[in-house]
Amino acid sequence: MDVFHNEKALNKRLTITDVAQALGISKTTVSRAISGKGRVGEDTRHRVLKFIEENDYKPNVIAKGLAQQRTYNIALIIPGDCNLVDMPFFQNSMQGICQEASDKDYDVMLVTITQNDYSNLERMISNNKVDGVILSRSLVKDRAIDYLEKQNMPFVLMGTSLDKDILQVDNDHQTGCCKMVEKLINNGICKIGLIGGNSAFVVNRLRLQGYKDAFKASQNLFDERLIFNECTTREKVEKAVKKLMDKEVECIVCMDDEICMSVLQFATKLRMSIPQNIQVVSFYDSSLLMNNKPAVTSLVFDDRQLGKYTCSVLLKHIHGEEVRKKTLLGYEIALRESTKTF
Amino acid sequence: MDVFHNEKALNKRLTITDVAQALGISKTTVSRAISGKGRVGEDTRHRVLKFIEENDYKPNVIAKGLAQQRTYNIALIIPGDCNLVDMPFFQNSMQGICQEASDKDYDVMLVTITQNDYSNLERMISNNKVDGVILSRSLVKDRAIDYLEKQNMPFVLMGTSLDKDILQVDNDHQTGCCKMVEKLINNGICKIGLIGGNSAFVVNRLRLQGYKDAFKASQNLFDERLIFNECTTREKVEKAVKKLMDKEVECIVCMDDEICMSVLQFATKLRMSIPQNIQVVSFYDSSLLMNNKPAVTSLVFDDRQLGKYTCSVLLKHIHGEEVRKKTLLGYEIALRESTKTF
DNA sequence: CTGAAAGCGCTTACAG
DNA sequence: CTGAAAGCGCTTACAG
Repeated sequence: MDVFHNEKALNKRLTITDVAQALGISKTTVSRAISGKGRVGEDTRHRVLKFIEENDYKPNVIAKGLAQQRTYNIALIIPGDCNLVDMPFFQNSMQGICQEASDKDYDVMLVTITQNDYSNLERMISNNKVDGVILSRSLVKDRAIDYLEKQNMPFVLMGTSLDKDILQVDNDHQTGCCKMVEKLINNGICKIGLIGGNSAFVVNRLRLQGYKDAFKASQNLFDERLIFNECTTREKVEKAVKKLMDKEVECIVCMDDEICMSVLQFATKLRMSIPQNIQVVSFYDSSLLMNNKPAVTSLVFDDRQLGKYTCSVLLKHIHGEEVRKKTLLGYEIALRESTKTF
Repeated sequence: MDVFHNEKALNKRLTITDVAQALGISKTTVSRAISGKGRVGEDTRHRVLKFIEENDYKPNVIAKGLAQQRTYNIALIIPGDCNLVDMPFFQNSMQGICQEASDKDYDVMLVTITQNDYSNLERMISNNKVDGVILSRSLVKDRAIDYLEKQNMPFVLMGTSLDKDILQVDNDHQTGCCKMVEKLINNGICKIGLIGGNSAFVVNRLRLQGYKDAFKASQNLFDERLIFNECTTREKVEKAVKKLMDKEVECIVCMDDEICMSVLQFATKLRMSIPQNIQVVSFYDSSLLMNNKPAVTSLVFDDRQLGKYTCSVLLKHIHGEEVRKKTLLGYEIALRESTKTF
């Protein structure tokens, strides 16, 4: 049989003891020179730094962690049951998180959980493997959050929670959606339908609220009958589109890209042209729609930045620095060919 | 300002010393009772096990790792620049990896790299944070692989490498594609076009080879002019579709789902109906196409299983067990409405 | 079958 | 400014 053996590396890595011996000083001094904590003579420090540079010494982070009672790891929790529309978001925010963590010499552990099973999270935490946790996406009622609080584990939510006591960072969906719809109204587009997804997710509630806010702000009354929520399947979306067409809306606003994709495909099938016959807007601009023709007017968020910022908040929190409880990041409105706007 | 302080948990966790003291035995014995290594009296073992169960003692994996010179972490490397089509694959295989790791009490660290920058990988490895690495997806020429070999770091590729010396686990793309095309040919469909993506990825080369194998196996000659590779943009795909239409192919085989989606949308635009006017097949069945009507005939792979198996191979390798150098996992052919097959 | 002791590679009061 | 020593929470020869 074609097999493979794991020959352990023979070239043992340098330890702090090696460095100390080579330089004829104590481990204590080496440690201090490297960490920058405690006094060390200028020239001693330089000798140490030069030596470890030349001999490629890297401190063992595990040992350091054990001595300091930390791990230099954070966990990123992602839902094991997420769907397509979330993926570009996860991909981009993950990049940001990894980058920020890396910059601060932390590493990111991956944990998947589902609504009913967060045993993976429990394992990781009871194994002492992480100093903090980033939760992404959140349900209105989130059991993982309860668990983290009980464990006294530092965590930050990348998203919005109704619970104001939770440390959270999110894109400003509500304001973004509001401003977007206002823009439409200011362009004389008043009959605007909304197709939304699962309202168990906080983000979808915020988007809906933004939509409503816009009408309030412009003294317009919105028509409840133009709102279709819980359109979680293609069939439901198509049904909603049909009804909105019957009501002769000028524009359909889609809460997310997956809904938007379904709307676009259905419109093509119905031979409705965009924006002549019907205008289309998405509340979220992901790569899913990137290549569509005509390009779709939408809100654009910087997910990578969101991840980076969320991670930096968690790290500060872990280090005992003060952080703002809730941070909302900006958005852009991209007017494109799918609407008759200017 | 609304701020948040990190109050360290006051309830210190039990250590092995606490357990030993409580039971009036030595740490050594406790350790042995838990690990199962070394002799311990039956009743002593039971007392220990009962105590830790009742008092919820969990060994500190970090300390254990330090003593044993291991970390109980593995790294999963994912490309920072992957596109939509890869995401369902990553999501599913990641689940499998996390599950298997979890079952064996390992954790998964996330590392993103790009073709030109694997500094995150370097950091993690030189920080001693992992015992092994899973590489996903592979380029024909992969710099990360060279690095891992030089570092003598155990790794396995979830994918196929042209280099036979690399530990690898993959879906059997080549055979799958071959059998799929043979199926078409056996159904009397002979004029079959192929639209493929970036051939810098090994998987795309395998799929092409599978396509060719099928013609060889059935004594048919394939027509090089019906093969369009490097269709990495929607425009290129549409151009290829047009040319294939001109050549009056009966069926278009798409190397991946993203290509397939473009083909389907373009067909809708051209008012070609499927399968009446043109038949369509995909070499990969992801959630991208899940809801399409008509459903698309395609190969289906169990990515979750792939991840699980890959992880188990890595873990065995780390533990010094013998493993097969190359493992190919099965596939299914799903005949659906997009082809006139039976 | 059990334990005292040394060790994994760091950090950090404490003392000088 | 520097060092000896104790400690982080485990494992594992070695000895009995």
